[in-house]
Amino acid sequence: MRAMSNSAMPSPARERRSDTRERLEQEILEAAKRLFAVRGYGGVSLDHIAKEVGTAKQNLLYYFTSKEALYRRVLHGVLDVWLSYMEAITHHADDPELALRKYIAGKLRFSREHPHDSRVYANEVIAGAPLFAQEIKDRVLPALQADIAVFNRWAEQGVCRPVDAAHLMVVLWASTQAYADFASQICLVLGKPELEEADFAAAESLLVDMVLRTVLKTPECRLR
Amino acid sequence: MRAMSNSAMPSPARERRSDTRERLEQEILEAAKRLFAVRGYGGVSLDHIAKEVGTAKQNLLYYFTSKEALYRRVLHGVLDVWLSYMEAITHHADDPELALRKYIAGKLRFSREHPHDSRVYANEVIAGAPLFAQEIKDRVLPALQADIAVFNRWAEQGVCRPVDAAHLMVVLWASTQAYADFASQICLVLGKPELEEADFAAAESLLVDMVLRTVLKTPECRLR
DNA sequence: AAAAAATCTTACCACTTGGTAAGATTTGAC
DNA sequence: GTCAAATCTTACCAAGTGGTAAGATTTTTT
Repeated sequence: MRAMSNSAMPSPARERRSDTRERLEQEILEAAKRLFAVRGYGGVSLDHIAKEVGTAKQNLLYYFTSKEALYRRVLHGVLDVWLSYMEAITHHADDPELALRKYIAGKLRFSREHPHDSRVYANEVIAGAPLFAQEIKDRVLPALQADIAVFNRWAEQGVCRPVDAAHLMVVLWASTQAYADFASQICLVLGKPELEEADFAAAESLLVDMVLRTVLKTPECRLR
Repeated sequence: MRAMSNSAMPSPARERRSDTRERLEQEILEAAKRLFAVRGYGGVSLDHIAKEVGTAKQNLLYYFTSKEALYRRVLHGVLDVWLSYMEAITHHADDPELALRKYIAGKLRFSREHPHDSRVYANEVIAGAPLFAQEIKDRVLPALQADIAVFNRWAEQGVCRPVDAAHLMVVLWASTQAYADFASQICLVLGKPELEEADFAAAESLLVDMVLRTVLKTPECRLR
């Protein structure tokens, strides 16, 4: 019965070291993301992040080789999440209305569920994407161009009105992302302390309405 | 003829001191704006700004009592410009189509002509408007609410479809501002080094199209 | 020309910044 | 238990931070 003391079976109370490491690394990334989202890269110090996590700055530098390396990891994670919400159009390439509805809903859900990610992304783009440009080129652009290609096919086939797909994507991207990035001002306009489910529903309804009226050939059948 | 040497008439070659002061103050504010736009409040030091202007940090602190005071002045100026481009709707309260066309054109012109202002504004809002909230409440909100009131009146009078005016304003605000704040990414999507007049024209055309289709009761008459 | 006011410069200051080096402690494999 | 690896802590460091104090210079007023 010496199996109990055997280290091969981790006790459920105390987690294995590798688990601890991964968890702490995640905690650091989370805290860094929150802070970078609000104050930007230059406005956050390693000390801030370390204190938020409850450890020492030097320990961050044990896990991440430099502030920039940490920031890059945050950006990478943000892009993972961002992309995961963005696949509606190519996944419903046979049904424009459904594709657009799902796309808008997905991007708004991203803003609601991951506002920090959205703001980190926005900060980086506003700064001119000095560290992000290559990754955007490699990962975002193909997805976007696939979406644009689908639009153009729809237009060719006569299913859709011929719209400028690239600029339509910009409008959708900006409008949905605003509900994360610019939440503080939207709250002021709506006169409430924070955005609620109903506000996102109203935004979705309006955006879907606008886009379908613009894109579909016979929107009257579907929209009252 | 002693009037020539009298200080009441400044020689055109050498400007008066008060003029110098005002010009230097403007130069400082401009440089600060450019830098804050790109790197955010925390990412810019007084030394950066001073070197950009060609003077010493201590001289900045002679003109502005602190970094925060300088930043506040920048914000204030940004808001002046922002508001000056935003009066179309209440100025054409009798013609929805014209009002919306002018509004969209004006906000896009702001993005094109004052991208730095737009980015400073965006950075501050993303940060939760810690220094800006009061000024937004005092100066932006009334303007926005006037716009919303005009929309509601249009809807009551049956000139317009009843849209959610607040969210429509968000969409317009976000979409137009994106062409300044997110220019770096839009360029990547469009595959060009920087946005040109034609891109803004395309954006305007699409946005006007979308909004009029959504807002007007009989868009078919006007839009092909 | 002299006095006063405005402007700019030099010299500091205490504090924070990102990062390094090395020792102490904890953990896991045997 | 032993040893090595992984992890965390302490002690630094040079450079940069926002800000102050006081003197030097220039400009304006008288």
